[in-house]
Amino acid sequence: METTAPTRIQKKNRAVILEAALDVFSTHGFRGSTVDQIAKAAGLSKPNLLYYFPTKEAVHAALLERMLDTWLDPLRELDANGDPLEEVMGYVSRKLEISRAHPRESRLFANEILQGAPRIGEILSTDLKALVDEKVGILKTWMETGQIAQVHPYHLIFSIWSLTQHYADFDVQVRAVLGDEDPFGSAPDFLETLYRKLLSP
Amino acid sequence: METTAPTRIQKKNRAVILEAALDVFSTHGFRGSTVDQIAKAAGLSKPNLLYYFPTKEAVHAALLERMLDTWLDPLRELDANGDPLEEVMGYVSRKLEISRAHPRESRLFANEILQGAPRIGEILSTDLKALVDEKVGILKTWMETGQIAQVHPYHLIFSIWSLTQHYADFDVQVRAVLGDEDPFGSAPDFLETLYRKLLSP
DNA sequence: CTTTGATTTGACCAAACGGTCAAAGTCACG
DNA sequence: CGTGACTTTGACCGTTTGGTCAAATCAAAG
Repeated sequence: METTAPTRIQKKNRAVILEAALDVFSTHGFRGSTVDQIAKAAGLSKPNLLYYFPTKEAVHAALLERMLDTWLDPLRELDANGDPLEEVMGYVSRKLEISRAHPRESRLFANEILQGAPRIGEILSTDLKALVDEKVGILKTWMETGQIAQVHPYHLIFSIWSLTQHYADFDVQVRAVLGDEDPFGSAPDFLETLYRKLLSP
Repeated sequence: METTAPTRIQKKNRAVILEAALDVFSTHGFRGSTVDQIAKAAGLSKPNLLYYFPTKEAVHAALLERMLDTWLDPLRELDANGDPLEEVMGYVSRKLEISRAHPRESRLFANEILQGAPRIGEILSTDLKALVDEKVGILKTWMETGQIAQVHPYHLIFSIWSLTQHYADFDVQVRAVLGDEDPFGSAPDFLETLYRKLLSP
């Protein structure tokens, strides 16, 4: 049972499809998106798209999987041996930068969670929980030794997720209120101030 | 051209339909929800539901409209004549309480924003923007007179929206990570600490 | 009880949807 | 340049969906 290597065309078309699907899924949600829509966005016919992915589900699953790693990486980098305050600040700014650079991925994820995480719920309560538990352990040590202020460590992490992803997920609202000003111009400063004040011992 | 008063049955059925639709729309999004689904949840037949609302769109619109006021009220209450720090803290806890008590409304709203606010975009850039602009004026005065710390006032408001609604919108994720602990048990304390540290002059 | 308007529903329709298939077209390699 | 594998597509299918309609049922005022 040997799997043949993907051809040049396969590689290109799979990439084009995923790119188009990210656009469509992230703005219309899974049920709100049609295979025709994705195919047209990718410049392919519907049967041609289904030649590369067996079902609409499969395209969506491929996107989620590809995204999850990117999504968790910034937290993985939080280093127990680094300077506590700077480690947290670094996590905040990495997370914000990802929201700025990959808003569609953020909205794809938000859509999935909003609808009860039917496809990744399992991963959340195993992989994600394990990762967070580990990093919360580090935070607790830093708090006990007085290197950062004592706050509920889980809520600290939730707040970072929330504040950074907000700029991607609620982009329309933020821009409607801000008018011309670029949200990502002033956001880094604001978050820097917020977390320094919150965590300075 | 006289509009007749709604009958007892009309009042009851409209209410039942909106309640059921809130359940369905908030978990599946607009496109992900079917009229049949809502009708069944309301204990009615599909044609019967469409006797009370002309289209699926109309049900959704009625929900959004009913929700928007509730949603903005906590900010309206922010009083220029109150104690600055306590006024902001009051806004934070009112907003959090609403997320706790009305998570479905929060998710309905989040769904709409995520998809680019096609139905309420206009309201965001007129009514919402005007309200926020007004309250930001109050915040700026408080900051200039040194009654609260100087931070970007718009981002301050965004942060309050983000942190409070996160517990409703990302409920599944929060619970997956927290395990048994009730998110709303420890959240008020965390947010209280966060905003006191951020805003104390 | 009867009549009139309000309410409810089974049957139905056209469009949209996810997906299939056989046939046609294209590519790469000997 | 011929051949076999890879790629593309028009036509099609069964299902789901939002919505309609005429007929049946129900409520309430006289």
